[in-house]
Amino acid sequence: MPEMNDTLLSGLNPEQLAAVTLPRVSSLVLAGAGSGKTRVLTTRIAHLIRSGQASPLGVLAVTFTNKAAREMLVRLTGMLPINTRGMWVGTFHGLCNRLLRAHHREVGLPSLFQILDSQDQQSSIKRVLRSMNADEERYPPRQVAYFINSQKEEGIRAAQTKPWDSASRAMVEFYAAYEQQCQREGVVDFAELLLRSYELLTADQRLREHYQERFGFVLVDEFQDTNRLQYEWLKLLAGPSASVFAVGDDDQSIYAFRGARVGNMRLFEQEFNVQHVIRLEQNYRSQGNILDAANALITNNQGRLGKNLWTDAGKGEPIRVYEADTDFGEASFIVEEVRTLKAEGLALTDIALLYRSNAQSRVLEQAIFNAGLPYRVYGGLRFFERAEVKHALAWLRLAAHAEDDGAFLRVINFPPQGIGARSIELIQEQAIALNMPLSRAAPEVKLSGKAATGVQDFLARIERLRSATQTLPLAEVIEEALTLSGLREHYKTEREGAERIENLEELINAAASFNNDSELDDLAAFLSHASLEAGEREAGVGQDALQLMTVHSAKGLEFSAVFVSGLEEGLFPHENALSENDGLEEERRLMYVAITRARKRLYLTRSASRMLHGQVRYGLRSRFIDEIPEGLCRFLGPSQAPKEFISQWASHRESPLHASSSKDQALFSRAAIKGLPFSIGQSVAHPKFGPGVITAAEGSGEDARVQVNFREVGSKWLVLTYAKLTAV
DNA sequence: TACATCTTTATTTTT
DNA sequence: TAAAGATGTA
Repeated sequence: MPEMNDTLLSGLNPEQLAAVTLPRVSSLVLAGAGSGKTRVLTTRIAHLIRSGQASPLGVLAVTFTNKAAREMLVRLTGMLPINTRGMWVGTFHGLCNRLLRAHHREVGLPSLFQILDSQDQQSSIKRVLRSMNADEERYPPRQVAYFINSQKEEGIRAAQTKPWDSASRAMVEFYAAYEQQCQREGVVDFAELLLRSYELLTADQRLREHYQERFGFVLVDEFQDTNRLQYEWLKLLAGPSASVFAVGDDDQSIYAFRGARVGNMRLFEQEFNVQHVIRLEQNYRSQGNILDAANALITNNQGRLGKNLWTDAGKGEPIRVYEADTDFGEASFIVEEVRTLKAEGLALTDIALLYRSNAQSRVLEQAIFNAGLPYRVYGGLRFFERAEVKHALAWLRLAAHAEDDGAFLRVINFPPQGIGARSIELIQEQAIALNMPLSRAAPEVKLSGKAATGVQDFLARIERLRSATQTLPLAEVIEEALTLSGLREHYKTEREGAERIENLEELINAAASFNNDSELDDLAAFLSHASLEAGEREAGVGQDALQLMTVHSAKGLEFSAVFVSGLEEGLFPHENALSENDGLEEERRLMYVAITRARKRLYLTRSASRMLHGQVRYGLRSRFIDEIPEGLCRFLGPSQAPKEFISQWASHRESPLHASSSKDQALFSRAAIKGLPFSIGQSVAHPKFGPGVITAAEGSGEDARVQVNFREVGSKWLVLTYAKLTAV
């Protein structure tokens, strides 16, 4: 036994070992990027179980992503000869779903309640707004959804929300109506899973104590990303005597815009009486220069919990900084470097191309495509979010749960059956009159010819699918759904239908290989799975492809070589972030995440000009580049060419397909303004506003005005006669 | 119902 | 620029 324990614990550094073997107290582990966080988390669970301090069922481990939860389970089974089935290891939402399924009566939900993903929620809210004749201009569904989710994540119900003006009063009304609609239809959105579980545990003392007694050890991953409700939920479930092991990194908190509160880490320290904060600062991923850059950058943030990554891997290569004149020049540079790296033997999958926002991927893709390099863009629609898959799932949902009006409306006339908007309206009116779900109200509605038979036929097909669910295995039920719904037939005739049919077949495969480890029946479990796990955003396996993704989606990943592109003021840091509270600091953390993805080689690139929203924009070099000590960097790029070189740059946009030729690298970004001493794209300084770049001009003579994008104060129009602009 | 035309808008998104 | 959503027409 001791020697087995040795294998478990061997190879851990002193801090990791201390964290893993901590007694039954609550503790905060500040785990820097690449410091072996997942290893610590799983090894601790294994250690607790092996040493007899905890039983597998007495452990609660919470993550944010399904991937992280799976990873933990896989590693755990590798360390211990135990069956992880029945263990509470999962995402916040997954565990809440489990809790609510087990106690659906207590919380007033039907046993087969359905889960709305963000899309479903939005269309549900749209229905609420329509039924209330709300002004959708003034109250866009997106904003209403944001309001409702924010309230729920603060643990506040509609009835408890205090409006502060007329707009918020309307919002609260929508919230209340939406709550009612969801309840009537037996559906819950993501935030509701959390809130309902929280309320259950608050209200039911016996249940609460039951779980508190059971879970002596609670472990939480990515603690910096918890929102208020998740924090309170943990507090409730953990109870006063449990050991809560919170692992996180305040420097990697990049989801504040979604309600995450870094402050939860400090709060945790106080409220859970944390005696010693353990810092995992040894980094096993990146070489020295890269870590030094990350450390230097992040010290510009205030109020950090404090941490300095180090490595014994040596300094490694300098950070390469490339400043292009145009976005295409930037892309061409990247392509050339990737080619070189590939020729040197690096796998393309080991090279990442990161950007702040998805729109930036286009230019990059174009250049990569032209170069004939295989690449993969992360971040598109995921499997269970595709329209055809959602249609098929809507059929299954209706078969399982007739109250699901959202599902009903999605497929009542898709594929088209001649049931028009008017018929649907009549059914909705009838449903309100009879206080029934649409699928039950529909047969009561008198419709004319085509629509009447269409509706009857539709209901009959749903009914056939329902009886199929009673007898057939899951995969065959889905097969039946594809046929009965006419979806397969429909897509056969559609232009781009082949891929959709493939996805539908894939859905059958997914069902066939779905292993149901819950108490639910297969269909219900599969539907939960489909809502809670939208599917992989993994790149195609097998293919050696360059990896393109936003910095956000790169969190948690690592690559030998990383390009961080578009490092311009306004883009990264994003201009919208500058006006938000702590927005700049979150952008900086994002940059910190980007830098720490790299193992050996890091490129930082930017362009003086860039096509954005159909216009050319001129951005200053990102302050984040300046925050990295020059001594760590090697500067490359055409900006070192003489700056006086001025010309039109019109022609190059028109033939981007040839732009990877070397002469395009010499293109420049400035265009002279007729009759004025300044040019667009020129760097200037203002006595009050500081440095900036001229982005546009209009008028002439005394009326001449120029638009200047200032680093400190943003974009301004200035009359040249008055403004004391100087060329820099 | 399907298709065309216009208007609007444009961070990031674990569940 | 270009994609999505709203509105108009056959």
